Amino acid sequence: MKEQKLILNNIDCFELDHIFDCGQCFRWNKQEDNSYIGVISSGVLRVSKSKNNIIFEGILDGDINSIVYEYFDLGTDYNAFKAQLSVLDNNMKKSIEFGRGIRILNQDLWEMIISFIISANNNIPRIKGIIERISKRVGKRVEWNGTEYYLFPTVNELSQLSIANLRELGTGFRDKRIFNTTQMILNNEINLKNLEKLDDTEKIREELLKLDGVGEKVADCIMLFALKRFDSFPIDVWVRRVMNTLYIHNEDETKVSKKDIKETANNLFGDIQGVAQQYLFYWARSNLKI
DNA sequence: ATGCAGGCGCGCA
DNA sequence: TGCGCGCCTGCA
Repeated sequence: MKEQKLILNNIDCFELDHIFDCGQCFRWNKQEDNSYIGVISSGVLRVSKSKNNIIFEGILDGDINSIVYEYFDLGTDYNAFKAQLSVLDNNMKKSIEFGRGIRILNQDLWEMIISFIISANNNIPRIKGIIERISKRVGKRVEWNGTEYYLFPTVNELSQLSIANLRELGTGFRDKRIFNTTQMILNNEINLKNLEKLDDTEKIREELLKLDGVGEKVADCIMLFALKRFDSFPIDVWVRRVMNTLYIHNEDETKVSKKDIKETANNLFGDIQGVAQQYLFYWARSNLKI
């Protein structure tokens, strides 16, 4: 690992708050100077903005140029997505304006699998705490600017923890799910390298659903945030809320089925419904608070 | 203080 | 296949 720095200018659609607070990541923390520091699979990274410049600096394994390009999805034209979605209706247009700087990060598959198993029936601060404690317990330690950070553990590292260990770290009833899934991947019952090569989204979903603790919603999150499947549409309470409020208009929100939501999303947003989901989720979390 | 939070797995029709 | 229910835990 080595210290590196990169400054990019005139990057479209790149707002730190939007990117890091639209529900896709758990290991980025806002600093007092409004920059963000995050632990990613290749190391520790700080991102800050000043005028038209975006400054990336950190201690990384690999070349910062390619890491940043990949991780922040810089090869994708989000203006094209916005143009395609904003003509649909004014609600979508409003959501896009609100979350105009959103980008879908390209995060590590293994980390996303475990992180979203932890997310089940849980809240964000607690999810972040659990991931942090797990990483501190068995992840690789990295020191940068006098502060200690811990990488998300590898499959081997996480397999050192027993179900009881996981429970001690606050995972609750998810302890067995994390343990079982780690074993399945460790034993190559599910091969993550092969999974990354598959191009059929439904085949990937089928494989992911074999993992303990991975249901429809978690599978959708994994595919969207680690495998760039923009045609997946994770439905959580906020997405259900916003989809009903804006499009379905059922008097009893709890009666809106996932199938209805999926069909509505598919008809409206097609193969970029995952991108639409991010704009809607981010907008809903700030504007539909109860 | 009960309910709730980015669901899942189970049992039952 | 489609439902209802219980579940660790911390926080308001």
